[in-house]
Amino acid sequence: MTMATISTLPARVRFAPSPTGFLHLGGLRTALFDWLYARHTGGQFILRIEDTDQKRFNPESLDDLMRSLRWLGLEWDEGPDIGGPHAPYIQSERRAIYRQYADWLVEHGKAYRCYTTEAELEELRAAGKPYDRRHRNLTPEQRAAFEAEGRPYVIRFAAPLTGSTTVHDAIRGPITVENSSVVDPVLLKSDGLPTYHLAVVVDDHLMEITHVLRGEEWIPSAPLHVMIFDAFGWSAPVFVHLPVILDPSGKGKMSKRKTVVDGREFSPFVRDYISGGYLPDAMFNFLANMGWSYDAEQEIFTREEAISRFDVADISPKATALPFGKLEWMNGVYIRRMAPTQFAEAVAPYIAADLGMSVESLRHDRRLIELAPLIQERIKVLTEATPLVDWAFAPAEQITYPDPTLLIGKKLTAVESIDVLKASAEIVADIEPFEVSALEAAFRSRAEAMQVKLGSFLAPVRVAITGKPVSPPLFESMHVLGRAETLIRIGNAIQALRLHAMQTA
RNA sequence: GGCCCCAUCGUCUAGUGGACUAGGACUCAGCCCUUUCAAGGCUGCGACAGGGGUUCGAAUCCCCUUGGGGCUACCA
Repeated sequence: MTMATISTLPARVRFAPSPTGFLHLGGLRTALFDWLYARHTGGQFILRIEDTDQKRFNPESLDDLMRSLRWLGLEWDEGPDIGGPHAPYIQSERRAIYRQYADWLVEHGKAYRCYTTEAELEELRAAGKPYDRRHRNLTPEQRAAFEAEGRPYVIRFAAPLTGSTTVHDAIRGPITVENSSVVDPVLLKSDGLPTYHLAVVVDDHLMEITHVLRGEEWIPSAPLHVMIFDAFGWSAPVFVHLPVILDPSGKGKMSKRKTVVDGREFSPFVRDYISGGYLPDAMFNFLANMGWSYDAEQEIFTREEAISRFDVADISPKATALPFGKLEWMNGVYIRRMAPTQFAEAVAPYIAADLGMSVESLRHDRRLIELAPLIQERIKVLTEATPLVDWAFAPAEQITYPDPTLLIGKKLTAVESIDVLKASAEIVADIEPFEVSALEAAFRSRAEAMQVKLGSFLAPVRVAITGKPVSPPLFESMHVLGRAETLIRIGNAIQALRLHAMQTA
């Protein structure tokens, strides 16, 4: 590696999802940018779980999240499972910390206990009004009365009533809002857990986070976070609000359900791409192009190249719709670039699952080893492999010809096609050695002798041995099957075509 | 409604005042190659939302309009 001119200090960047469901592509993109920036600066990538909403907690999601991140190759330096200098990294295990900091704010007049009931708040909402700061300036007597009553309370932030606050966003520049628009948000809920606002500020400070990359839906509350940092007397990290990912069909945020593009369904969840035959390298490359670009003329690049050039300042502020068609294309590019043996290893599980075979036996199966390189440039996702090779794993009886007309070559009659199949059988029976090049030479000269174009000559044979009009290269396919099996299938096809000719005559 | 963000081909993007007759990629169409399907090669279609400024000069800077998006919870 050459010495890059890195003027940036090592950054501490965290990915802080809340475990409420399966990780989606937007979250993965955020994690990727976090990781990229941490690696670019030689800093740390930290995973922190923001589970302060016990109602929305989904126990499956933590595992899904870590699996997804690791699948993409985003290893974290500190996190819930591996610990670190600022453990724990799960917010529900840090509640005492938040309580302590919330109390500190109350003691210093920067926050206050609010006893407003759910019903009172509902009244305000119904009238279309925000919270009216009614308990901001309670007298000691009023407060004592509420306490004596045993009323539950929340702790609200006493936001400045005048002036304005400016947030410096690394990709958008300064964003200023009037302080009066921030109406004393809740910092600590009545269940004793903090809201996002308190937890994020306390943890980002305690964990020495230098750069906060998060979705742009956080822009409106960013000024509040700056105010809270100020109230504690802490300096705020650099804020980088990533553009949202739009739904490709229609508009708005990408939906939580499947979305249909060009008649095909695409899921927003990472897990579906893991099981759907996508390669982590391709997904990595694809996502890296969403809102950031490596180079004006080059969009296929390695992880190392991305790390060397990635900078938060170069991220685009524009919301983007994921071009799923491009994801498929890129996955195909990565599939084609794999070493043949590596590709065979990668497709084996998918084919084995579809065919009900054991992955281990398939991995060492001569048929797969021979077929894999032939289908490598023909599929865009690993799940497309099976229909291209299943015929090789089925016995001849299972290769039926429900539509016998497929056995008729272009510009040929049924009878002529039968002649072609008979000639083919002769070649297959006699050829020595039974190898691809010998087969090809023999078929070519026989086609020429019979004055049939090679394409037309081969079509009936292709359908005869694979049962399909589309297949991997024919001579190789015959070789995979072997002489005997090939002859049986051609024989069966001749029978089927004869029957068809008789019925239509 | 209020506050905030955004605006280049259908989509992802390059572009930070002159190198722009606006470049690349996906998709689509055509041609070539070819044993089917792919892959590959070549060509083509296709954009600076509109209007005002600033400037010798604007896709690039400012303003307005329009359009899109986000937030507006004791959710994150």
